[in-house]
Amino acid sequence: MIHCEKHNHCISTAIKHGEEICNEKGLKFTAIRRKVLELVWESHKPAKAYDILEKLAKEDGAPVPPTVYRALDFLLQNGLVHRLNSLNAFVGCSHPGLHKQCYFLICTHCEEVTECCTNQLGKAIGVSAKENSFTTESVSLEILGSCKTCSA
Amino acid sequence: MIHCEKHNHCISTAIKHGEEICNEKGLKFTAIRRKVLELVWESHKPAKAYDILEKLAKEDGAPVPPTVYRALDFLLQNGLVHRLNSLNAFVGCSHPGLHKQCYFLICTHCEEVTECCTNQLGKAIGVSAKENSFTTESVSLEILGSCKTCSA
DNA sequence: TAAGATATGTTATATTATATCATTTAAATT
DNA sequence: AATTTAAATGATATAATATAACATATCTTA
Repeated sequence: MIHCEKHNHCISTAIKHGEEICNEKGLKFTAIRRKVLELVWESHKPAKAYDILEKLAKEDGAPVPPTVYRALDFLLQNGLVHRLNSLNAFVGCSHPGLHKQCYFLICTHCEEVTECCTNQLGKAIGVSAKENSFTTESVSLEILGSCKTCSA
Repeated sequence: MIHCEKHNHCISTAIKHGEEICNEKGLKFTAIRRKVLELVWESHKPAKAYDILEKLAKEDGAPVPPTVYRALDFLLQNGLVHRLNSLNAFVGCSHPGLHKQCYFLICTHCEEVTECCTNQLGKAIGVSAKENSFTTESVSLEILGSCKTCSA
């Protein structure tokens, strides 16, 4: 399990990051975008687009898929959330703006996701790509298994 | 682009691998499974399930999604194909049975996919997981970018 | 041959995601 | 402030991907 004393703090930090990044880039951190970011950050587990849609529906009127996907796309574009391809789901970015590449430890038992970024791994990937004369544009690395708590 | 002199050779090798692996494991390499494997191997580009379905339809009667997905699941289970999570697509495995972990260089221009496996990278991932007390069950690593030909 | 297991057929539906066009809101310009 | 423009959202429809559930057939082996 992710060790966060007060999860409210995770959420408020994420929102603050959202505000900062949008300010820096002159983008609008609209109500919908903010709300979707909050919902993604409800937990450290991957959030599915249609689950977000349902939660949104309980507060706002009758949102439709494009509403959620647009907000998620915006958040993805600006590094505030990540998409987990192996799960078709989204997690909040733990430290937006700070890294180029990161990867994910996804616990298949408690479902919690840990975001990691090591230079080592990034380098190893770079070397390997180079050996194949391949120019890397983006990397998707997802590790499924058991987290510390769940494998203990 | 993948350098294969005669692509027929890739296909026939893949089918031979299918036969061998099924023999070893006492599994049935049925007509559908064989056909789907051939279709996945039509090229070195990722094959989409519904494209396979269409091609299948031109030969057989009126196949339906479960037919294709069952065959793909079987081939996945037995290491004959891989799923590319970032594309919702499938590629043939270049050397079934020979590796535990592999990763993919996916060219976003010509769409061709190169399957790689380096111990180095596998080790780096292992180390990183260990640092997080994480027990790895499976790894999905997909690198999007430009292959040699396309970036030249 | 009968029983059990595996594979396939069939229908329906669940899940994930996007295209398109209309409308509204915000920002920039005059 | 009014006008223009761009960005965001609303709304409807549909595309793309995948699985559930149950019936039937085929293959194994007791």
